[in-house]
Amino acid sequence: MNKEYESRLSKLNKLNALGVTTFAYEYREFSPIQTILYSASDAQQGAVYQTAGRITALRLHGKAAFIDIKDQNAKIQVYIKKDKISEEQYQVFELLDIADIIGVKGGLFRTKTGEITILAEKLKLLTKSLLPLPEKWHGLQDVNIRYRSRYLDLIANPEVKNTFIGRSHIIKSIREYLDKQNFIEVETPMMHPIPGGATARPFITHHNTLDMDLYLRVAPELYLKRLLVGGLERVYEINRNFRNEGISIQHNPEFTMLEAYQSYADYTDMMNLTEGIISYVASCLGIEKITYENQKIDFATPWQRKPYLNLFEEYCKLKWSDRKEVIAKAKSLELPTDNRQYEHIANDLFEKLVEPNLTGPIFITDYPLSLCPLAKRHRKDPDLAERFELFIARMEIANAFSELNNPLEQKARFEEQLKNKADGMISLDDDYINALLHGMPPAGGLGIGIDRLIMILTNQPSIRDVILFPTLRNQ
RNA sequence: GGGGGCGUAGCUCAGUAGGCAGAGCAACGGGUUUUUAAUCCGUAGGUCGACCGUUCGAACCGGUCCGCCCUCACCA
Repeated sequence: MNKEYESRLSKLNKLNALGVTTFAYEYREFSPIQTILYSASDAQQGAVYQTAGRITALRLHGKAAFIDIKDQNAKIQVYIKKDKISEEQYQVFELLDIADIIGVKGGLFRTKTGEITILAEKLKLLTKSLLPLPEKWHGLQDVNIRYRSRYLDLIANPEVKNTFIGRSHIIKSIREYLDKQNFIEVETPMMHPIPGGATARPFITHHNTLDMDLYLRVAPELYLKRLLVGGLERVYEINRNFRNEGISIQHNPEFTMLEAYQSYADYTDMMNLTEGIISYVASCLGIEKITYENQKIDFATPWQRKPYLNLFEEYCKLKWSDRKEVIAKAKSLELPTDNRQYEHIANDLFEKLVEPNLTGPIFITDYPLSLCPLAKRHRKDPDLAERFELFIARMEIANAFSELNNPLEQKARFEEQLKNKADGMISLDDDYINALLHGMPPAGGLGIGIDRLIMILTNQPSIRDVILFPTLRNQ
């Protein structure tokens, strides 16, 4: 590396000595490469274009050379011919390296192999690069470098760039869909005095001037529902949540979540909304059926809807209400049963035996009430909650419920949670209860794990491949 | 945190019954005025992740540590 760096540095110095600007201020009035390639078919031979990009290959032939330059979306060949450009320009060309960023102006022609090529009349060095790029043919494989130096990954691996362009399109079309349904996008605090809205271990930080501890949010839920109280009837937020827990192929400490709340709606409406959002996004991408990690997934609606208890029975081969047998089965699978609420023991069994079968898309509906501290009691069965989760490719993609808006019941549920230390609740959010005391309209609420949805839609097996800068240990 | 795998040149990878550390691309010098990952001739490039140990001798064997990947646990 030192040698390479020294060599490039000495070229930089030579260019500076020639009076060449090595880090230009701007470059304007040029066309994207793709535009040039598109228009080239009907362009006259010799039509003059100007473009800019990074040099990705140099093929030298004595007093001539072919270079490839690449911008965000395309690559074009440039032909440098010594007798077609000025001597000064040729001198500059001789000091260029792969990875330098240049602007080029010249007439188009086709080589004898038919490739559209710019015959350079003018070259302008825009940025001198002092370090080499990963090798062109094999690209960059080392995941350690790929994640830590994502810029190199983006340059070397075009499919990586496409994944993140896809990510941007997906999020844009989610916003489009919700905006059309008259939702407004809001931003609520990332730093919470009391963490809430999910049972997850939070990150703690400290504000010096206020001299108070703050928690990075584990969910925006309680703030968004305060907005429903305030009369904003349909709100959503797409932003980061932070959970101080394990890292895996499906978990990053900071991850992107959509939460949407709709007044006067219940969880059935939210199921329809979920189906609507995701099938709209899929259609925007031109996706109907995919194979993801060897699972065939068909996005055609309507999606399956099955009650939690039915699925439990179907895959555990036990009735949920047969407590002794359920506990015995949990024990036989070495799941923890001591000092654990029955609903949680059974749910462990559910996660172990049911969820791995859920290729989906499938809505699991009507969860046992005690698993859902923020959901409304089921109108037909007091032991259940009006809640669903959406599973696709064995992953939990969405979670939603008819929102509990009875402040007295909510307070009692919070107090119950506080008693169960295992839930990890730190303290009771009285301000939220106070908001509910003023009256929150009946509402459906929905959370969608955006990173996981993107994993499926862009066919990436690891959450790290859909997050530009995943959390890694300090090196 | 437990278990498994991996770490060799800028990049992609070889290399060990323990005996002078290799290739391709990239780089450097020279030749080549229509090439397409890889033109020809030549040159240079390494703390083999780090440290400790075993050994006459360690990239290779043992230990500790660091980092990454997978997996289990916690969780979401």
